[in-house]
Amino acid sequence: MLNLKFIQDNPDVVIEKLKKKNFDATAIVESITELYRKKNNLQTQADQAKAEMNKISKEIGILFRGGKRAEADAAKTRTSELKENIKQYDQQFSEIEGKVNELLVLLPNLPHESVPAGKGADDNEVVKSGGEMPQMEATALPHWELAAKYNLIDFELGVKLTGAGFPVYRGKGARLQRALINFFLAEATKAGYEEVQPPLMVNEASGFGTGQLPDKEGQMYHVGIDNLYLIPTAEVPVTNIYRDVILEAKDLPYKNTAYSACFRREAGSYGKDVRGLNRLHQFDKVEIVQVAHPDKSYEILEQMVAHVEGLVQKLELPYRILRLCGGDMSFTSALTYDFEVYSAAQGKWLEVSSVSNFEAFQANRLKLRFREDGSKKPQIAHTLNGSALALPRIVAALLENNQASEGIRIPKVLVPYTGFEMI
RNA sequence: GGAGAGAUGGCAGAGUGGUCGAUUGCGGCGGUCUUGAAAACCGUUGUACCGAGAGGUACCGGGGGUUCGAAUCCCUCUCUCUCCGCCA
Repeated sequence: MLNLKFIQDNPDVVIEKLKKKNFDATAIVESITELYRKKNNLQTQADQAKAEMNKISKEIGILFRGGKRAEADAAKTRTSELKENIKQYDQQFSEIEGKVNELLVLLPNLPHESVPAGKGADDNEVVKSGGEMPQMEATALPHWELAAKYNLIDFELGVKLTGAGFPVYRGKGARLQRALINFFLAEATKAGYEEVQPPLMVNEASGFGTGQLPDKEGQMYHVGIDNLYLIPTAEVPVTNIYRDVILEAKDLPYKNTAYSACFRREAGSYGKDVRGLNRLHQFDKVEIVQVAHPDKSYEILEQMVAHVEGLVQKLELPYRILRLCGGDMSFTSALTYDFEVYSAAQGKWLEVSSVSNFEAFQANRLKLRFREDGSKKPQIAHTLNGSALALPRIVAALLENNQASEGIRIPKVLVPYTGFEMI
């Protein structure tokens, strides 16, 4: 959520910057600025009326205690009109405030200056590539066939138990999952992130805080009987740790990492790139989250990108880093880097991480603030997060890229975690 | 699932209709004292909005009501805790 005062003071900046996200904010911004003015006028009037009312009430109290009942009763007659006015002011005020809030949540975050213009995935900017592209035999198998051949993942069994997109990992497949989770958590811990194990369901307030609600409601599984949502990413519970808190500037940044299962309905995305592990309803992910000082958040974003890059390098996967264009960025992000690894048998780049700076957008919703040393007024902090990493597509690339006639090779760095070198 | 209790400032915990935005203690910050620290003592210490400022308004879980006036009374919702039952 953008800052209301900022919109009021810089309506043109908001409209101009959002063009890069292919979002025409003109009508919304104009409505907001107009309502804002009305709101302030109403507040001034209401406050004045309330001040007078308070004064009279106090006087009546004093009269009563002094035993001057008649004078007190006389004073009461003046209050009924005031009371009616206050009621009307308050009613109009909350009506307008409600409208402003409805409009505010419609505005996406402003993109950072470095965000390239563009409509979609084709316009993303490749900022870096690394790793060696594997040479594949023509007989190379896609991961879903390898998974079946070595009995690593049973997609059909998942369909029986739950439905499409809920695979069952077994044997060395399950061990590989656990090894990756432990490896990613160990690396994050080494990098100074405190590990947390969050709930896998969140309430509405948390969903709103990080921006999933109200606009992406359809992407989350909803447990209606208790009105809870299955988390689409650990970002939601972990970032919400800091909802409604005021931190000390000297304690920034706060760094957390969490492993969690992630649940996504993926409504409307059937039929494309959904084979095997490419797109699932439930998957595992290790997430990193930071709460940062606004002056430091872009520096920290680069550090987080470097951390993720270290992971794909250690896994010996060919990768590239993209700076997302305005049209491909999420609603909440100011700047996003995506990581893709090359899955050789499919001949496809697969997104395995998304690292974003949300600046004050989430923090504003979360009321996540910090106080500068010696300063009285709290200010809004910045939040960032990134996948480090999402498992399924990493597994897909590992299986495909490392296949050989004698089996599938496990990257050296993972062997202490898997306990085996080959599948 | 059954029964009961409760929700007040960073925390603990008073306050049951009127100078209560809220006693007090702890914690935090500033100071006195000290070579330094501790102790002791003194002071200070919520957030948001409106306003150039002076200042004003709102907030005692959420919403509504009674009243000139509500943290305090009434209604309602949510949440938390305790005990019993069930159970990893």
